[in-house]
Amino acid sequence: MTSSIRARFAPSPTGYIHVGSVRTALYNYLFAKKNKGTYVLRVEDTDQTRKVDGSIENLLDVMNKLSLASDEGPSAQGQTGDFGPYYQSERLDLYQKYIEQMIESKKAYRCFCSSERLDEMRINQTAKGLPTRYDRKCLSLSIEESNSRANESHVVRLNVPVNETILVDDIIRGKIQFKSEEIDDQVLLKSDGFPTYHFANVVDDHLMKISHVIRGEEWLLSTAKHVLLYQALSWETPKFAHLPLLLNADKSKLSKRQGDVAVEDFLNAGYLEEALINFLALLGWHGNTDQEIFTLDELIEQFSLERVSKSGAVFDREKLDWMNGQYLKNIISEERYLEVVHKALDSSFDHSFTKAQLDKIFLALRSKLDKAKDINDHFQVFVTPFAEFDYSGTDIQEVMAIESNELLFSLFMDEIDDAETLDSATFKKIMKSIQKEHKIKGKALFMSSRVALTGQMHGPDLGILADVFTKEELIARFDNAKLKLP
RNA sequence: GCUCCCAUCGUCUAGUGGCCUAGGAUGCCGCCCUUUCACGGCGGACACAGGGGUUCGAAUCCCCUUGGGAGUACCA
Repeated sequence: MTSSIRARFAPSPTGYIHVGSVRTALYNYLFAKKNKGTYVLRVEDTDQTRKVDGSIENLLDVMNKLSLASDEGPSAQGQTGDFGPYYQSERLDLYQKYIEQMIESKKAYRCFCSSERLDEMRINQTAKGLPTRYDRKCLSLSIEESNSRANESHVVRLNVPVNETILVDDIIRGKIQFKSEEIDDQVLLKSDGFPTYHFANVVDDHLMKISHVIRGEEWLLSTAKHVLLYQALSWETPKFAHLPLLLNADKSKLSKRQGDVAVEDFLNAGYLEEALINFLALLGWHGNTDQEIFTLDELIEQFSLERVSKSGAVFDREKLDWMNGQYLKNIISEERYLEVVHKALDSSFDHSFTKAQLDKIFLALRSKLDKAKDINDHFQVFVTPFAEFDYSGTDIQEVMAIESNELLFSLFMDEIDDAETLDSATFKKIMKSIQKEHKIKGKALFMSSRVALTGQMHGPDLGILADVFTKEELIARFDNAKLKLP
């Protein structure tokens, strides 16, 4: 942390954490780390009505899990950093101070209009096809009147200058111009004494010496207001970078209605933190090679805002699954894999396997999983009693109709019974010998035994069954299959 | 409606005037491996929204059209 680069992630504590927020946090984090700067976390809790208890704890917890802990701001150990407090609700006096300064310099003014009047005004404007904007009624109030009514309920609005062009210079999008006529006199201070996002955000970014504001594209339009605010307070504007939106499959802004959007949901569904990060990093950013699998350190190393794309990115769950699968089966260690899968196994399964047996089963199933929770589908075959096997499927019927089955199953039963110990190696040996001595081979050997033992056409290598089931159980299964023969 | 942003395979994207008969990944299809499935390997189909310019030359620059998105609160 030696450079003056300071980026921030500024969520509001309204409950769950949207994956889009995580992407924004990630880019801020990567940018700060890449430039040896500081990554700040600030809580934008200026809307008292939307506050949800426990959101901050949850946020901190999730960010920690994702390895995106901040350098400054709230943490499990309290607030750290020299620019606190990092909760906007604890900075009210600061906002008050600058609001007064702005009223005094006429850059802002008190507005006493009722919300009823405002609503009515808007309805009329919409009816006439006009843009909905405040009509500036209270701007004409004299200083004296405004001051004398200061204890009445009111808001404070930005006095947008007339006939000016506001220039927003965005790192990702270039220069964007706005005419001041098109900008509404934004409320800066609400009647409950809390600042709006726009005001608090500008004051804090300045006071916290934020050098780069990296946030979602939904803020691009209001950036004009922010620039006006910086000018009104004679502050230098930070650099802006507006990130492309994360989209639903239908290209609308990624929302809850069309599937999970909370990181917690993905984590609970058995997605790995590093896979999620990797996937999110690639939604809107691309390095200058074809590399697709990145560690966090590699992302830091290669990240740059210049390589962030402009257009929105559809959150493609199929590719997420693929990427998570890459991590699950090829990238993470065996220990980590086992740990994750054990945790994902549904506790409602009724089984008596030992930890070591479960480990074996999970390892045998590893190549089949895209996410940890998938284990529950594949584990089913290990807990379904043979009495419940369903041989009615056409494919299975076909296999069951193979002539050599009766002999095959009897041979298996005898051989297994004769075996001293039973494990995958002996099971394989038994198969080999049957193949050799009785010329039962191919489908007639492998598929028949598979169907007899699992009631399924597909599944893991059969050897694993010999590893985790008793001789009696396997014999019983062959016996059962024999009875079900057509 | 108004303002602003965006536009390469279904999706994520490479491409910054000649290297592009447009590359990678995912998904889909096929083959191989495997006497199952999966993994893995190999191969295939699939895109520069349209129209005008500029230029010797345009996916790349400009304009228009079309399409998509976002914002338009005393929410962030």
